[in-house]
Amino acid sequence: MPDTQDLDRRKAAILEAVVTEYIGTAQPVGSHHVARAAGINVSSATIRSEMVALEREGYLVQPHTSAGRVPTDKGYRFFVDQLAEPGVLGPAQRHKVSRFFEQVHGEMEELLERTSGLLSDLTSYASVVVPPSHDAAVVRSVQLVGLGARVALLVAVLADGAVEKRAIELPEEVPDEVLAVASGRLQAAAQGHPLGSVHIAEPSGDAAVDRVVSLAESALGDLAGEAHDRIFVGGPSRLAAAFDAVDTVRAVLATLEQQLVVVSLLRDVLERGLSVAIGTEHGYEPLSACAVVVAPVSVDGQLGGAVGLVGPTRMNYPQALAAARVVGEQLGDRLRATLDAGSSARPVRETRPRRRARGRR
Amino acid sequence: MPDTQDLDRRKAAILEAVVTEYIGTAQPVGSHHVARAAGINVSSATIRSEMVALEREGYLVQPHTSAGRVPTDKGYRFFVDQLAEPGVLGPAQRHKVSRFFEQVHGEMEELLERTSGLLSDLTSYASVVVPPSHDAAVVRSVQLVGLGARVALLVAVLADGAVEKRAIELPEEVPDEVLAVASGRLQAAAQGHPLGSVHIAEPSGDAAVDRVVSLAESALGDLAGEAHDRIFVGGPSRLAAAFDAVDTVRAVLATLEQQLVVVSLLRDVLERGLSVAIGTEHGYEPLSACAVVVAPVSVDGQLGGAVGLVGPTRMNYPQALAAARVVGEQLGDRLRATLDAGSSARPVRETRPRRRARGRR
DNA sequence: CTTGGCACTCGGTAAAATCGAGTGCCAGAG
DNA sequence: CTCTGGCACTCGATTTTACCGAGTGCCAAG
Repeated sequence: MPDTQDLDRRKAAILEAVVTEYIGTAQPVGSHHVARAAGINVSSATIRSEMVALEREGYLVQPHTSAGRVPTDKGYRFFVDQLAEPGVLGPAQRHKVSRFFEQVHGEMEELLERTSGLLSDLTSYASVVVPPSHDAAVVRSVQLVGLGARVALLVAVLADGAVEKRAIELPEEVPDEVLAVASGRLQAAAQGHPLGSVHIAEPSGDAAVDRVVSLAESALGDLAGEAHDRIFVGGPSRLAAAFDAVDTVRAVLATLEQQLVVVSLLRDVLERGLSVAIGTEHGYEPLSACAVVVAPVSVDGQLGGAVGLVGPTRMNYPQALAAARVVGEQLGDRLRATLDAGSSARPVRETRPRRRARGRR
Repeated sequence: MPDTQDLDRRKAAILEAVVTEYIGTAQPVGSHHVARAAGINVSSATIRSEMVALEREGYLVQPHTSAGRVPTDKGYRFFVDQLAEPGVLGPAQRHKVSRFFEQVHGEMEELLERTSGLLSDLTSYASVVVPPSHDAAVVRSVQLVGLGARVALLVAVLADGAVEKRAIELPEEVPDEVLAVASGRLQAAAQGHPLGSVHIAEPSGDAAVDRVVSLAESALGDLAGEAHDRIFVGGPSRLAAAFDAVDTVRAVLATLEQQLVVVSLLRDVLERGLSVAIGTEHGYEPLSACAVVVAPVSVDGQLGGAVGLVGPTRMNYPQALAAARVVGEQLGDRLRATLDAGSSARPVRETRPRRRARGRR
């Protein structure tokens, strides 16, 4: 157990015991239980006085006088930052993950959907997968398809298996022939280039075509810049199992339904350099009963996407962190592997570099 | 109030009163409350004896002696079939629907996603949208994109704004050039034809190409035959509000996560000619506390899709039925409107035919 | 057949009693 | 000064008891 900064060794050990026990039982933890815990060799009386201190410092609370202690958000935070063992997946879980990524193939949307299912399965918490932007993905094909009189659909197929589409509102009625020409010009300009760096060379001479092309070009830019327009939520029913107050369940589910909120939540957390947001740390009131574990999904160092887990604050942090990290990494690798497949020179597939990101906080 | 087949007028009126009251209050209904209800002009004593009969016949139950009565599934069923007023949407809701369908545009997936949100908003129940098959939709474009060494992605863009994709496992490594040729042949054979009736004319002479094409063709057939591969669930958090037992919530959510189950549930219900399945009528045990309201989404008479609502058995059936029907119809109309847009001759857009399907049961 | 009256039931709520895990404090030992 | 065992005390959870009243079934009179 490492020496810690704001808590002496014994207090830390006690805090750890309380958190561990509480995570397991969901019952307030009394001094006796702590005394019985491994690595604690003092009497319950001593522990009591230490607990008073821990409570004064904000790491623990009593639900009421003469009850055991429960960790506060601050308590969990200390646990996560200073105490928790790095956490590894069990062999069964590890196997599940590797088999999953061996076996899954091809299409992006399905990959992401199933990844979120995997993550939720591994941990029994609700999971969220936010795909990275397609900025660097090579365009295989772009086309415009007319829908209504003044609506066209822009469809881009990327080398990583993603198919992105966006409806474009046309300012005027555009004949199919014009769309076809515009589509061709787009295709010529985009194919083989990363989505983020598509530029149309020069005007065609036909004003109508050019208007459409420029609209489509900016839509393409949107596709590149924005995150994928969809997030993937896995196992929401796990939430119902994790909380017993039906109100809490409702509030959390309602929040997860708002994709934008979830995306910015994860982004915020990552930007603050955290991998866990506990209780109110993220500032989203309806999720104050939850902890959110986040791991980045980076493709070639370019971060963008994220995977997340949402559970009660008394979640199994080591396991959740391990699962999120592993799945995030693997997903990133997977996306990178297919990113530029199909560009003229197929790159050598190196044996996956196991960059073991082991840095706390 | 119509004369009924198995229940005399008065019993029916009493049953109706019980159901209505119970739907509103979720409390067992006593004879006094019924006596006070509109249209009932007998004393509570009379009602009591009638209720005994209704209970013997299985329309009502007492949670315990000396409590009021609660409708059974059979009771709800009678209510829905014989008693409930047709049910209309309020002007505000009606307005919401029409504004929604005016304003939404273009892309299929978003349309469906938002439709399920709409339905859930209108009713405060969880909603399900199962899109119809694309059988009749005209193909605008088909292509094959190479992903991994032996995986290709088949992408079809349909005139109705849908983009369907499917990964194809190739039996052997296929060079990009072959894929391109195959892609071209597919495109030539499919473009302008309904997805369901694409046939490749004749072999190309190149065996490798032909193998790929035939794989792709059968994949295309799958896309046409199967329902859309995704269903859209709206407002699952509403379920948490509708039930107070957290276990029930979990079970129902878990069921809704299994897309296949939901699809066949809706299909079963529709095939039996019902628009409501109450409690155990559908045979899916975890949903025995729920009622499921279903309305077909038919495009040009060709049925296929469905919209559904999932709520507690004590749901507001008239309103739910009305909402599901209207949204189902409108969605069908919308899909039909764009179905063949873009085929050589754009059809005249008739003012939407308000075929008012008013047939009970 | 209907109805008012009446005795009876029984779940839900409230008040009272009990239990026990857990606390804070303290005096004595190390 | 720290640790520990002992002890009185607290207070939520659980059980017990009491009570209320909505609601029932039955019946005799209209």
